[in-house]
Amino acid sequence: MAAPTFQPPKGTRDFYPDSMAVRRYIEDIWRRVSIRHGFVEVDGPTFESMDLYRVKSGEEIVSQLFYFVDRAARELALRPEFTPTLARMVAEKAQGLPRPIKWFAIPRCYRAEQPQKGRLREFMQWNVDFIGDATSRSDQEVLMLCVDALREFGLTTKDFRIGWNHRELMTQALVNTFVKPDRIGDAYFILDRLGKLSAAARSELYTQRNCDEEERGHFEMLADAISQTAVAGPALDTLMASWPAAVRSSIAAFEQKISDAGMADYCRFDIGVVRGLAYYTGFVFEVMDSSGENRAIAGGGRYDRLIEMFGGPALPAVGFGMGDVVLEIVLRERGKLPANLLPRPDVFVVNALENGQPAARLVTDLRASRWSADGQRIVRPGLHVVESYRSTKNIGKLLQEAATSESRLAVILAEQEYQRGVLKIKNLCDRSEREVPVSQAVEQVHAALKQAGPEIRG
RNA sequence: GUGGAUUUAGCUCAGCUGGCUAGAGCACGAGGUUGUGGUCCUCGGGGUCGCGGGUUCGAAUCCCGUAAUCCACCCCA
Repeated sequence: MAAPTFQPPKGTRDFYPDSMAVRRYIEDIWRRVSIRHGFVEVDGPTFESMDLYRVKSGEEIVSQLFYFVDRAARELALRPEFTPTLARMVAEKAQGLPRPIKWFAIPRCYRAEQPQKGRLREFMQWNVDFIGDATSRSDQEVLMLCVDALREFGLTTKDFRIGWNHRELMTQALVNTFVKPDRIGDAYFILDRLGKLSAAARSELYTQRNCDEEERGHFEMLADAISQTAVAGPALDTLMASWPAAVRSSIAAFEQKISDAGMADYCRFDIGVVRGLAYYTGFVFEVMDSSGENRAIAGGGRYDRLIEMFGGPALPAVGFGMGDVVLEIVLRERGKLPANLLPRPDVFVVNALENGQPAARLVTDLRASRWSADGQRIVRPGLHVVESYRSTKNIGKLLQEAATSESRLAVILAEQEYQRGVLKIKNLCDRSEREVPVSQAVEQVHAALKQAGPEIRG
């Protein structure tokens, strides 16, 4: 009977060494930048009670979950996002947690959707949440963290743009101009799509949502202020002139905060940023790549009712999520992903001695860290050391292998020198080499590494 | 859930309208060189031609089904 062949399940990825290194690179930057901004890492279960996801989501979204029933008939689902877990965790411990709560997580998430560019069924999603501060200060902080991370990846104003809006202010503006309060949901539905549709498609959308002539006229004006044409700026100015003064000054105030934080070049007020679902209550934002070809790199905003929805106290919150799939595509397209992210060995031990013991001993010594006498700190770090698993003693062949491994140094153990109690340390970048006593090998290797090539391959 | 394209060696692909044991380049391994490198030369391992049916004397090639991938629609937390 022939063995069956297997493929990874639809929409999942295997992480071979190269792609695993890319994933680690991305996660390391997310983690490093989060910590730098004073956030601490959390995580939760990869699956939760189905009911947790029913709290704030519609049927459409629940139908996109990986759903299963355990042997005790409990309904469970793989997490499609981290926010419900986070809200549950905060709600449970809210009384005892120091505030504000600044948490981040890098969970693996699952959605049973049709895979396409930038969207898979299993992905990593960086989640950042700032809970317990109702002011725009936390909005600004969260936005700042997002920008800082994108810059850490090497992205610039040429590569991405952040559009921001404010649900509350936008509602006021719309209601004060033309939208009837009971039509606000429809208005957001339309606003969310205006920027992506042609005039004909917009017209069809208006019909579908039962817009009268007056509404159509207003929405067309909104559409002009969204599309990134020459008229967008003036159109937005004209539009805003009809908004309440309080709304305009609030927008100006936040614009000032963005400017104060040095983010003015990255962010712009954009009435087209609505962020789909209803739970956002104030500030919202979305990171788009400049080409406009990809889906959003990240998105988030304020959801002050969130913790209450999951049974906790009333706690204001703001946060965002960034997935690894779109980010990696953008980094690749922009040439911002280093070609080879695998760790580069410090030393390749070339053993041309018949007796394997000296080389084995050297490898062990180089890999071992040396600790202070009290064992409390590392005096000398252990090195990343590799060697050949081939039987040949041909130094040329072994050096070729050392070069292929992109090691920074080679240490050559060969009969002639070894008889004299020395070995050779070779710098694989400039090809220089020198003899050192075997007894000082470890110290000399550390010294040589200071002048050796870079630690990353690039 | 819907539509289009695709699937041949580890990778990138050839294989015309069906015809002898299925090919190339790169990569990998061994040797040429029992002491100094990414070049070169020789040799070598590797493929149920996505999978399952069907048509045919004969299928990688034609037909049907199915899975996956890519792209788009729906949706997008």
